[in-house]
Amino acid sequence: MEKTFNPSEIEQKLYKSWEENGYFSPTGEGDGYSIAIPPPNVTGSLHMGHAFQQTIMDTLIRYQRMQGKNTLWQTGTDHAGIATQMVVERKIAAEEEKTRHDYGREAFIDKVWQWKEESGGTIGQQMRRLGNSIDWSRERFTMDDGMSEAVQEVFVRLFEDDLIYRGKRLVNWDPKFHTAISDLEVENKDKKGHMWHLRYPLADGATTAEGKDYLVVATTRPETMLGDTGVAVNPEDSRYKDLIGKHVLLPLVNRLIPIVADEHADMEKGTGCVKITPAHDFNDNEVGKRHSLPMINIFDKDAAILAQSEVYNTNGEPSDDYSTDLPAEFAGMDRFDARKAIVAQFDELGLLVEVKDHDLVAPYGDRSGVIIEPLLTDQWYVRAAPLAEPAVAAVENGDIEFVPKQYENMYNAWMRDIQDWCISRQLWWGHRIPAWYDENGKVYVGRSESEVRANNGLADELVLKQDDDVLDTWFSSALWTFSTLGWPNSMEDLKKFHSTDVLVTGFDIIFFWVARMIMMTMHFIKDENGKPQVPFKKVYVTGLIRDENGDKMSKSKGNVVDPLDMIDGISLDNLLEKRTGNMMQPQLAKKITKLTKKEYPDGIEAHGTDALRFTLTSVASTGRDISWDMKRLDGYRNFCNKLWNASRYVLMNTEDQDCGRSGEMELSLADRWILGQFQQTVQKVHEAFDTFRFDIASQALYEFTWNQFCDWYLELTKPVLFKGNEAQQRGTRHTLVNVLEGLLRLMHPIMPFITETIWQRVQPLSQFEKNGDSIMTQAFPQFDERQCDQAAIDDLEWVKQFIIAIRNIRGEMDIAPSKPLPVLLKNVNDEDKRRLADNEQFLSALAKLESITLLADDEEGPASATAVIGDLSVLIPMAGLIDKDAEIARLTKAIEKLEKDVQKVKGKLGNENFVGKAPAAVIEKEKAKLAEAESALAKLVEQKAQIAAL
RNA sequence: GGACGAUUAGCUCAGUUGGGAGAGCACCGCCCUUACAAGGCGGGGGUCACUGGUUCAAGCCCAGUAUCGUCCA
Repeated sequence: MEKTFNPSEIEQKLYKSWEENGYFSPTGEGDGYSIAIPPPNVTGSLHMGHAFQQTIMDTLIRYQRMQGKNTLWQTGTDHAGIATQMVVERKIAAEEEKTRHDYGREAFIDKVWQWKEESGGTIGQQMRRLGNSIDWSRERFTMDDGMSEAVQEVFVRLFEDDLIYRGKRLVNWDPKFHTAISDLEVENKDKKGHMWHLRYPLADGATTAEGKDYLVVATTRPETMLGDTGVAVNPEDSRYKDLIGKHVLLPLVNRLIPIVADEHADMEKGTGCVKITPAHDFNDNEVGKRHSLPMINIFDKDAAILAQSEVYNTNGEPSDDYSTDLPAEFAGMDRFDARKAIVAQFDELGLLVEVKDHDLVAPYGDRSGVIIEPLLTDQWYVRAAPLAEPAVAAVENGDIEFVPKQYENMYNAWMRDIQDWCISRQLWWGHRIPAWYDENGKVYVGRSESEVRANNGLADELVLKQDDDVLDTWFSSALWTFSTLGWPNSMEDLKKFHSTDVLVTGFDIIFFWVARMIMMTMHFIKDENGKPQVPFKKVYVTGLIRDENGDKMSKSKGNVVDPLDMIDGISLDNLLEKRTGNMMQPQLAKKITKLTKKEYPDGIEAHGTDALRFTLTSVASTGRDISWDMKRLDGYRNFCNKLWNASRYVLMNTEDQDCGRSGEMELSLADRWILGQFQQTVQKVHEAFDTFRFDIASQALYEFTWNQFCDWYLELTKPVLFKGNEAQQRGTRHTLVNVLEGLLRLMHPIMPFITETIWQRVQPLSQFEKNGDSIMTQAFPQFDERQCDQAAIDDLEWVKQFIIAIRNIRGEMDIAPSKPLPVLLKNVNDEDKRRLADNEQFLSALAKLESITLLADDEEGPASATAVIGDLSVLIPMAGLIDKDAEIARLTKAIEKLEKDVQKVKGKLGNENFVGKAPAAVIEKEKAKLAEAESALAKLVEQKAQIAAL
């Protein structure tokens, strides 16, 4: 073996052989255990969140596979409507200077498919680098034929069940992408803006209580006044009470609009008068409905002012309540230019009262980055409330369990006042809505045009036109767990692997995806008793990985770290190129360059996949945010190297030697001890995996490997291997090999590559029979209480304390580790004597002792540095080695510490209340503590006096 | 404004029916000891945000305050 672990040499080769050998596919034996991956966006590339969640999924899958389960990790990608369409549009713009309209719908979709074939596999290749044991043969894409069929089937059935409807409603319109988006895709951001106070003249000579012939409305969006159809005042507001039912004459358009009484108008805010624009504001829309105000749409699809407005009644039907005329000078103006122009006109007319600075919250499209415009359009909706009911119940009754539990609150809160889900998108790339219209606009829904014709008795010559819109990508993602398993055509896999066992995901998509999956799955998938099936039994919600400053990683901030760069390493230059090349906002490049140079002056070193995975599991605690810490990754790379070298040591001492497969074998105290420690680690890891505490599992593995196995056990094997007899050596070799072999299996789910590599060489030396040629297919270690030898643990604990005591004196007194020391012992009881006799070799070797001498009880002994272990005093003669003052200082420090302890415990035991009310066990513990501290204290005090007297 | 979460060592974080404050990294000292300098051995370092309460006992339970964060309006 090489002296240093080199991950790049082993990883890709191993993965390839695993995949080729079909180890990732279900074995067909054992109980089913399945996980459906949250399908990454097909345009996406691997980011830290993926790496994090997928490492956890793979750890679970590998663990369960080794436990004998019939495991399936189902993967795939989603078609990401807007994102993919955008990618291809940019591509044809850059390469051919064409728009999608130059291509036309069908040709453009072909182009997208072509792109998908060429580039859609990127993330899959990246996922392989993580070591994910995914059954690639079952990889799915949400636009696949089978999945499209599922989508269509679901749409039709929901429509038939009256759970899908079409309506003209206010939606979040993205003026850049020309599509509706769901409220979840809207990001509300704080923004500095203005509040304009505008004067609206009262009609018919009416006046306010103060005798004014106008009202002043306050608005943050003056340009929408062109669509005003009312002014609201609070019904309790004495200033305006008498005006309710009267009218104002809307400036610029000379529209007569009513003054209505509505709670929405806040007396405390602004002037107390609010303009009502039902077609361009969600709140106003509600007000409009309450008072039957018409809706006037003034924007086109770019959110520019129309030449002629569109007037609808409250039900969304065209209406002639008002003229459609708008002032010609604004026609075609963008909304923000129109704002300036309209405010200027108000100013000119003397109707602008004042402009105030105002903090407001503006809605932005999370992909386009532009301000979302509420717009009246025809859209398809899923009626969410009836679907939500069983979905809420499933979580309530425990059929679905969130881990950590607190996320159930988040889920419930959202489900309680769930809004209908707008599922239509004005895009080309996606599942076309299976609805057809006749010439009168009557809508027919069906699986195909011919089915529609047949079901509705429509003549062949009747012209039908399919809806142009496609479905929200999340609509197909919501069917993920069952559509990937063959629904609606094949039920075989569904029976084996559905419900899936656990969903691993971030809390940020609980609403987008988790909730919707639960609703859809429970509506469509029933078990043999007709009981709705849940998509997954558990939802393990991970935290979000942030950068080292706690900021969310994002491309525009330039703080994204590619997991592959942590695995392979990257130079500063390449990292800069990656972060600043091909940017949406090139003006940020300078800032990002500076930040990157500061954070990674030498780029990023290679760490290997196992180190990355171990880091990820070790930060997977219950918190909501995880600040990424490159130092931790370094630490776990070192850990890999440590494991590598420990294995080297084991192999150097066992390969080509008798490791106890035959012949007499004697186990040392250290052997018996490490076997017990290993069993306890096995138990901890099981428990941690079963409760999704991957941090605890990692911690247990790290602690055992480094602090027990390497620091103590390997050192303790040296005296045996160098000086022991045949049987002893055989026993120790046997233990070395078998503990390491078990440890590798125990670690394998988290660190697949390094464990496989070492295991291939260690396994043949072990006592166990192989099950197949890979560590992947071996049995996971099971806790075996028979190997826990408490006496061995106690004895070795004593040995450790003895050695540490000597090392401590050595360290504090600056005595070279190479200098052998004579040791004198006082107050040696029978147990100490036994332990000494049994372990003299260990003590001498690890503490580097020259001699061990027992003093008689009445023997004074020379001036010495002292340590205390229970009743035993360990003395190292100072002569020529130890400075008097230094030893006095050391003792003083130790004495002070003990005195503090004694004081504290005495106080407790002196408290009647404590003695009277605390459990007996606690009191006993305190008493023992006191006795021990007092005894040690007395010995050290005596020792100090003796030295001081010299 | 509402809801939730966080606040523990210089940094990043654990801390499970309330019972001796922990880890990794960083820091200080010694050491190329035949697995490993990506290492070994030893060491220092915390008013557990603050205030009050419950309790024999509070990092942990309760109430409030402050700061930060996320989501919603």
